[in-house]
Amino acid sequence: MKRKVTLKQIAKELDVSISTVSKSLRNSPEISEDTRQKVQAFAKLYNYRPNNIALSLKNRKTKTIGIIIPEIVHHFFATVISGIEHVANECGYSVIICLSDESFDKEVLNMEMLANGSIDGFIMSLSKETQFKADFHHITEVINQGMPVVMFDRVANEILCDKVIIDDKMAAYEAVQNLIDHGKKRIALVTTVDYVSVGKLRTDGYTKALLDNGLEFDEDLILKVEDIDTCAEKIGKLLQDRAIDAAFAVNELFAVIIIKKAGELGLRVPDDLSVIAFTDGIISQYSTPTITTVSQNGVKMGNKAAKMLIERLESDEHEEERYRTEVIETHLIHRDSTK
Amino acid sequence: MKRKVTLKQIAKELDVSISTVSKSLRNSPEISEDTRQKVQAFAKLYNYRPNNIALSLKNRKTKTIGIIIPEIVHHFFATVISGIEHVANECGYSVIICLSDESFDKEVLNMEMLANGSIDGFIMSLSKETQFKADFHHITEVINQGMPVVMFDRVANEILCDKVIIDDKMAAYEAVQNLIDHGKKRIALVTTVDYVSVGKLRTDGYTKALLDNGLEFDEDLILKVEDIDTCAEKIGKLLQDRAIDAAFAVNELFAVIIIKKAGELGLRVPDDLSVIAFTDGIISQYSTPTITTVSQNGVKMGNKAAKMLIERLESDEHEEERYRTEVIETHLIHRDSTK
DNA sequence: CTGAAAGCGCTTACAG
DNA sequence: CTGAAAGCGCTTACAG
Repeated sequence: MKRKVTLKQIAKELDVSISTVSKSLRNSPEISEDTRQKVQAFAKLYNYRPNNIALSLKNRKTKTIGIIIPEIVHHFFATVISGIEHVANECGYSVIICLSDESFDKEVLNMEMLANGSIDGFIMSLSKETQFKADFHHITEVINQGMPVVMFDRVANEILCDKVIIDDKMAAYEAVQNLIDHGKKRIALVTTVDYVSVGKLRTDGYTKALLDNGLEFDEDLILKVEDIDTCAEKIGKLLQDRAIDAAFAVNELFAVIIIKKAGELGLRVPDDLSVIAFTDGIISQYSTPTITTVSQNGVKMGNKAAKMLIERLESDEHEEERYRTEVIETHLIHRDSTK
Repeated sequence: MKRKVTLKQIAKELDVSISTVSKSLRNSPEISEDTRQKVQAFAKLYNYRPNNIALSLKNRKTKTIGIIIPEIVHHFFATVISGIEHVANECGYSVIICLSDESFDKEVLNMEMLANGSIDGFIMSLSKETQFKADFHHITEVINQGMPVVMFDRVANEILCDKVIIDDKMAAYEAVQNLIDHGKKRIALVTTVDYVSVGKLRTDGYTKALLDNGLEFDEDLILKVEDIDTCAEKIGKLLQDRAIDAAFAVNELFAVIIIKKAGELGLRVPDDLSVIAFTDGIISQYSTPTITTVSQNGVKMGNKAAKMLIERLESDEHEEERYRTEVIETHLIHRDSTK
């Protein structure tokens, strides 16, 4: 077992000072060609690599990005991470990931843990509980300490920082408009509870589309799912009671459950019932029928978020503090659940 | 903007030495009740937190685990990470994730990057390319430097380290045996190329099950998929030409494609064709029909891997160097793609 | 051209 | 009871 070699050891071995070794390895012109060669050869032989932690302490930057998301076993979030990771890696950054599990406390704990020097900046999406409590002190605190934060998807307007989002309301509007254009009149909405920011926005888009088209807005056609485990039953009731001809779901899981329930009730998709879902994921592509979705390009969101963060990290600290909100475009991907 | 406060600043402010501040905060009995109180109050007021990087350098341990996996947009891997993260967090560790993108070079680069002090140990699963090249020098090197490594799922026998796997061969055997028990005689296998360790093992299990049951082993019933994008066509041909009554797929993606293709060819699942897949993921649960799978509990694998790593990190370094291979149990989850 | 010193932020054995 | 010193592994302004 040959432990990693340090500058100190090389210096001792070569009988020069640590400074000389350090400078040689960094190709400082201060050092004679001769010593430089000697040191470099030795370092290579012993496979010397500078210790990241020491560098981080010295430079006061870690070259790592902290990511805090609600969960990782979730196609959209996995996709965003993948997008972040690629840009980060290209720029020489590592990525450290913490999961809040939709819990406020875990989110706070994780942020505090990472904020104590472990990372240079955050990329995050709020937990449900945080959105519910609307308590963002942990985030503003970090920002106040001068650590940049980029929020994506589930963001909060109250927080002043860079953001990457899609236009949830508009995208929902367009999806519903598409259903209306195809002659649908009774369009159900299966959404989340209102405190989830993106759920609320999508609900707004749905409502606006109905109103703009002079369609009746019927509260009874809206199902706000609180608990994913028991939603199948409620969706079944919705389909049964309400004589609907289309359904718009704010995520693909709701959509596939709608389709399953429709099947059980003898409704054919898309003939009797058209279905459009938000968030293009693996389920939409492989369910039967495949599901028409609003693409929400997680990779792009991740890329953008990483770029924004790194830009801020590498710009001259105190330049203009103007925060940007980047809107990633979406579009409808037509598949077999609509005609 | 109030920057993070350091011991030095507190010391200056309170006009005591840095040592005294440090000891006070750690409740050292060396320090008088009085100063201790004063320092602690002040620290609390300024919300002092020790700098992780400085601690890491001092303690020569980072309390973070490096994870290297082929990709993250993949239900199984996401699941494992989730399992690792939870145990890690409970034990006060963070988790830093790098993706190899199935590339040998990226895997090597990422390992080198993390091995230079950023982490205390690795949890990893090999990239396809690494398995193909069978070049593991980057891993043995890290191990030789005294950094513990735990491999999971795609492991290599050549590497001496802790491992977490399932019994791929046995699980495949049981799945195929189940098909045979239900009277299936011509069972197709859709698998990966042989260099993917788990693909090979599952293929072995399939083969053994056939032979043990005195069934004909027909090479033509085996499809080794190289490229996921073009496999649909080949699967179609397999279904068409071979008059098969069951199919065993080494992952759920292959399985759902089989089912889709079967549908196009007018074959009913499970009546005309039974399908079993490896790896229980989101697709299996929501495809139509739902898919019978071999559960491969990623969360459990992650938990176990994290526990093994942390145990090794926290045990007295040079205790017996006996490496363990932990086998996570699997079982068949019966759904609608089999009778 | 080389090296001693200071410093990044912390801890701890030791001296006083 | 308090503080100076050494050290974790590195870099760099400065002296020689």
